Amino acid sequence: MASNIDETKKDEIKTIETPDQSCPECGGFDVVRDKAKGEVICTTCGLVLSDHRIDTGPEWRAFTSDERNSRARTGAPASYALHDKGLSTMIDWRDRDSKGSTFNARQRAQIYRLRKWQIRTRVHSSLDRNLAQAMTEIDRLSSQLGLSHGMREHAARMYRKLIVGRLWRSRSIDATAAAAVYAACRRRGSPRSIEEIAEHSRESKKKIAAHYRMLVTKLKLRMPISSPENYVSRFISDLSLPAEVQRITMDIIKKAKQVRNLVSGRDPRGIAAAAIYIASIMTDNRVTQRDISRVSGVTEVTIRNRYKELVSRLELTMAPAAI
DNA sequence: AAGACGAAAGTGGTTGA
DNA sequence: TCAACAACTTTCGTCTT
Repeated sequence: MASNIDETKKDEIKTIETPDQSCPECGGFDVVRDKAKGEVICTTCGLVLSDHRIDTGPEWRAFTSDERNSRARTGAPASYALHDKGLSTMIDWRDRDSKGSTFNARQRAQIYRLRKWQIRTRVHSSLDRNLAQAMTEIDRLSSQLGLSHGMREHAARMYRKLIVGRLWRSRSIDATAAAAVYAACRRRGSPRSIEEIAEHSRESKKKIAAHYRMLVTKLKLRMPISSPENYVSRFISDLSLPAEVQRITMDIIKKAKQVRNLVSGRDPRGIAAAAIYIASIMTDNRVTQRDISRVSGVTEVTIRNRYKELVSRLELTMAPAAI
């Protein structure tokens, strides 16, 4: 089967894995997992099957808790997304030793003291309290945005670096967590806009943006400028457009980037939206500006402006027959 | 009637003095 | 800190399909 996916896309999916499934849309078997973005994509029709389908659960099944206990070979994996990386030791509350016999009075008193101090030290340093709260927030945001596990870990790692490195004092935990999530998305080339993140956060878009800027400075990150291409596959799939449209959209964006002052300084979502609009007309898969506006989060007016610029500066012919 | 178009006024962020 | 500025939004009337 001839693959419709273009060359640049092929390069991106070097980390291909072939999940054991066919595409429910077109029935094709060219379903690949783009590990970097955590997306599973059908390369025939462009359908994004799922944004977050990494299953970290056990490969076995258990029907009773006894069965579960006997089959589990490890505890939970160490994770940056837990405040103590999931590695803390717990002192059991039962006053029994490993053989199950009860302690004498002296041992009981000792265990009581140990337990007390363990609890006091565990989540009690301000640093740990901060991390505990932040990790919960990062986790909450990520699951609401449908981000992959890798994305959460990435956000968590950046947050941890800020806090542990003492680069970050007395700032909003929620806003910083949101900023870390935003940064993780951008660094992994699967951008969500700040608006999307702010929608699920308690903090305002403005505050998240400010925290994001500080985060970038403090961690001395080199941020890839979010480029229109990164939004295309998501928008195309939200609009249920065929892969053909995606290919042409990418071509248009590629050409547009070579023209001065056409892409830079503009909202990449607007460029992506306009390019999709043009491609949809060229291939006779027309969608309305309103629909594109809805999935892309920019207004129809902006789509119109970008689209007029693109058509005139790139000298595109819009008739469907032209392709 | 829905969609596309465009003018005009308003908004929020960036930049440079 | 403030004004100038570009990009973008909101709103609304008009044209096209």
